Amino acid sequence: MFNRKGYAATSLNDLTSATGLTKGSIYGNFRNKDDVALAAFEHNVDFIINSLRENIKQADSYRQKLLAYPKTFKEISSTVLSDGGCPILNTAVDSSGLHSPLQEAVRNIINWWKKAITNIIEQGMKNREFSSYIDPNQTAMVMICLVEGGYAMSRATGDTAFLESALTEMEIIIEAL
Amino acid sequence: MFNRKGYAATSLNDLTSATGLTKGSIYGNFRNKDDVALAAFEHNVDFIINSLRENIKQADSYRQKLLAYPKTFKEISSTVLSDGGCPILNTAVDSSGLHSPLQEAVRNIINWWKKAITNIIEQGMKNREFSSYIDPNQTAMVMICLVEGGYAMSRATGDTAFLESALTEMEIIIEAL
Amino acid sequence: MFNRKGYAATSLNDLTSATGLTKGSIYGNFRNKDDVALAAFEHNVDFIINSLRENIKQADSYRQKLLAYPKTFKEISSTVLSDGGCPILNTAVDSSGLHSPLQEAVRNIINWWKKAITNIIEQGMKNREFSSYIDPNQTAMVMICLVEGGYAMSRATGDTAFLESALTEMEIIIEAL
Amino acid sequence: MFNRKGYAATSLNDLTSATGLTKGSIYGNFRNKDDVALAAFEHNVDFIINSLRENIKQADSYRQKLLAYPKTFKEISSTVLSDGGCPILNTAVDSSGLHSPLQEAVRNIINWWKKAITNIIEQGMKNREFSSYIDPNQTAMVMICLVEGGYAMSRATGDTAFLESALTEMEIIIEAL
DNA sequence: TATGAATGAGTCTTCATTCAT
DNA sequence: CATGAATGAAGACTCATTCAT
Repeated sequence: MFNRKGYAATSLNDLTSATGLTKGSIYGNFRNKDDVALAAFEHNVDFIINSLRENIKQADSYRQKLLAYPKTFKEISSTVLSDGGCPILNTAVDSSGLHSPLQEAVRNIINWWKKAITNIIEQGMKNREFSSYIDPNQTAMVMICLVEGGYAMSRATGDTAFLESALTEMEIIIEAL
Repeated sequence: MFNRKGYAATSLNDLTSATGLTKGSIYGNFRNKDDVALAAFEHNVDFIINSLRENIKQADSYRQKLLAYPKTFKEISSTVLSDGGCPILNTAVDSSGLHSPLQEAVRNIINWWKKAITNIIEQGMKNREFSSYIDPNQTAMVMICLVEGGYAMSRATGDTAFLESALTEMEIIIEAL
Repeated sequence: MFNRKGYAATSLNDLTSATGLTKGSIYGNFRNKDDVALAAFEHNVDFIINSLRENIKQADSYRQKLLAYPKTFKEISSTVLSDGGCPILNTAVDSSGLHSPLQEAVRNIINWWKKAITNIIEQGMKNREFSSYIDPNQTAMVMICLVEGGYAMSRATGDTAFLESALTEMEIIIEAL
Repeated sequence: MFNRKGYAATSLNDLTSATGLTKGSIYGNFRNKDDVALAAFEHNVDFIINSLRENIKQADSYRQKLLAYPKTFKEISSTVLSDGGCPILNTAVDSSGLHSPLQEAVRNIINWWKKAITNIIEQGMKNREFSSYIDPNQTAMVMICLVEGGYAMSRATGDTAFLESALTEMEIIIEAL
């Protein structure tokens, strides 16, 4: 609900009628709407992270680990798009400029994600799998921008080609490392 | 206001106190909140389009025309970021799934933009300035995803490096065409 | 407009778009909405009174003068019903309990009308055209209640039979005087 | 409130200050103003119907059953008039031309009422209590027009004589059946 | 712990009326 | 005289949150 409509546009009534819960029971388990949104965000992010983790685990080289990213995003794209788009992107836009715990959570996820990709690249460089002329940090940021930009544009236009093109570009970049 | 806080989170009171106008005068000039948001969106998009147009006009090759994109986005990045981020991205996320005129406008802008880039690339190919092995449509989409992803991530994290990396990647892609 | 929708439900915008006049020009000619409603009421009542007067004038006996009432109301019924119903009845209900000049005007019309009928009956009695056992005042009131009740019920149900039955009863009563 | 001032002229603030309820609690129990007005109308009509039913029950002939009508309306007239007049008449005028559920309810009540009177007359005719030259439907409509016209005119003028005359006429008609 | 009616501040929108042009 | 943009109070309705049961 939050992912589809955004924080402000999602009312407690939306939540009760979507979940079948009563207002009382929601407020018995969460301090306020903010906390519910935070939990929803974390739940949504967990789905993506778990999908990624599984594919990364199965990779047997650092290049394969990086390729797990576009692979995963292709696999989950239709699910994610029909559930309102990428929760990281959505929440980033929705909460930006608010100084809420939600924004803090988004910031943390993005930085953690960037770090995760950077680490893989650095290890791949140490291992001589990748060229030594690369800037790992910058490459990580480009990869993230491509996915998120792809989700945003595909969600907005209803045309999955944006995301597909972005993910293909991502693969090209990874192959060229 | 709409760009900073989003449609639902922006109240008429926000608008009156930000503009000094009265509610009555707003409703004398716009049919409803939707119409105000639409006008604001178009105003914001015009700023970007005009900035782009000026740089494109001065370009004397198709490659230079394409390079006008990252050039422009670098020039206006600090203004755009401090004004709430890219209005196209923000409004895309904010209005997605709403079937509002706003969503329609966003969709139109994105498709028009994609077409504009595609056209430049196609003309550059005809002119033998670019390789003939390129998919102009796909390249256009990658460029758009990079900018928008960059704006989203930089706005969310407060770290302009995301946008800068995305724009640098864009330049690399254009140089390699 | 006032007759169809009632005073409170008729807005100045309704009036401007129905008449093509501007708000300014309405307020240049009337002090306020009340005054417009009053003028509209008087205009509507004039139509009924003029219709009545013409038929009464042509009558050559007091019984014929009385019969001019049901005759007239039958003639104008379809016009009146499609224009929102009897303005006297409508305004009476709409303004009752308001202490407005409008209510005063309604009260005056009804009493003047009662008097007019009473006078005819009294003259008919003096003239030995009617029985001397009649209460002219009471008969006048019954006649008025029948018409107005008829208009109200026919307008509400969309069934003209109510008004027709009431007017037929009125004729029976007059014939029996 | 609705009966006294009419639907459009009665504001939610009128209702809150008259009842002591808050807006929130009204909207917790009714979907919208329409629904409140409908409930109020039904409540008001119930009072009249219950008053009628009691008197009709005690009648031991069909003529007595019919006479229960003017009897009841005389009994409740001062209450009804000081509460804003007959709710059926008021709501009929107020809602006519609106296509609201309220208008539908009024229409139903009037037709149901006409049917109820018609039935009594028809049974009285079968039972040889009434003449066989009567048109039951038409008589029912005349009776209804008389009461409602009476209430309208008495309420508008502040003169109960209108209603009294109408009810007396009703009795004369019933006695003559 | 769960309920759901109640709260009252807040939402968007329309109102009758005014006044500089 | 006519205009129509501006006013700000009031309109109906929804909100996140609370609390007695």
